[in-house]
Amino acid sequence: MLLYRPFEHHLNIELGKHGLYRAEWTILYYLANNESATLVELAHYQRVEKPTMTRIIRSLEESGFIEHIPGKDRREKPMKLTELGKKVYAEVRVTVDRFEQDILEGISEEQQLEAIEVMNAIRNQLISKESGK
Amino acid sequence: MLLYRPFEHHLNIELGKHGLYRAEWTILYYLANNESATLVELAHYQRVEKPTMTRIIRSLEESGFIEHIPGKDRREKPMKLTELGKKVYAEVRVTVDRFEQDILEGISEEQQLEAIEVMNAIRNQLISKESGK
DNA sequence: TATATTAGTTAGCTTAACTAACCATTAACC
DNA sequence: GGTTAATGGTTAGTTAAGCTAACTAATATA
Repeated sequence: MLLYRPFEHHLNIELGKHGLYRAEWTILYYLANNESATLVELAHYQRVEKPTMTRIIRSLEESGFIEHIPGKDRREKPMKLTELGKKVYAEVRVTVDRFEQDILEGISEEQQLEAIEVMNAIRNQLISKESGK
Repeated sequence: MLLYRPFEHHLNIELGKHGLYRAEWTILYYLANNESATLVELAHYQRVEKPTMTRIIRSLEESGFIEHIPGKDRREKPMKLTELGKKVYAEVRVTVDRFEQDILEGISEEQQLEAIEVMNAIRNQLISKESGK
């Protein structure tokens, strides 16, 4: 908690240089690694409700970073990165990589991996708590 | 980031049972461990701006959980827990402790401590980045 | 075929942050 | 010692990012 506030603050500053919000960046990230995804899939990934994702997607669409491709199921709205989206992602990636490298300075890779493992374990615990209700 | 969302969500549910918000809980926590603190001190601790803290404090004051004690410097407004505040803190503490124990199940103490250490290191890096500008 | 489920949207609300501009009080400087 | 700086706090107004409730359109199921 004490970590998250300054972390988000700095990340937002980095992203702000590219005119992006944190919530948008996360979606670009997902689509850069998954080719295409529907709104529900993205909402589930981010653990937010559908209306929240509707808004994020609309904003990214208006910026021309993502577009929807037609699918079989006409209810669904699968989204993918546009060429512009891919370009911007790559650019921001550089900034974010440098930022991450910066804040992880002096922490051994081993320690990093272990910390990530712990966090994943907690996350899974939290999520299973949710569905187990 | 992927951890924080579900974590905050669940913590908010736990706190909601006591009619508290996360931001308020953090201040109760600080005052339970520090006797008294001014608005600026609390804002610095939480890494938020003064107006944000003004609002949180007002809400806690209206709930009767904290009160301000007069100090020498008449600009300052040192706050401390009321008897009610202490009581509520102790109660919520129990819920939050159980919650934490729950999500840390199956993670060795050693791993927990190391993860905390890593997070503190990152936090310090972030904060020093701030002041070093 | 009628009903239930799923995908997504709209409308309206809330929390928790921010900046800019301000007042009161104390500290610092010639 | 009086003017100017800095510090502590508040008010007003804005924003991002989430939520629920209620809805439409399309597909699945009984």
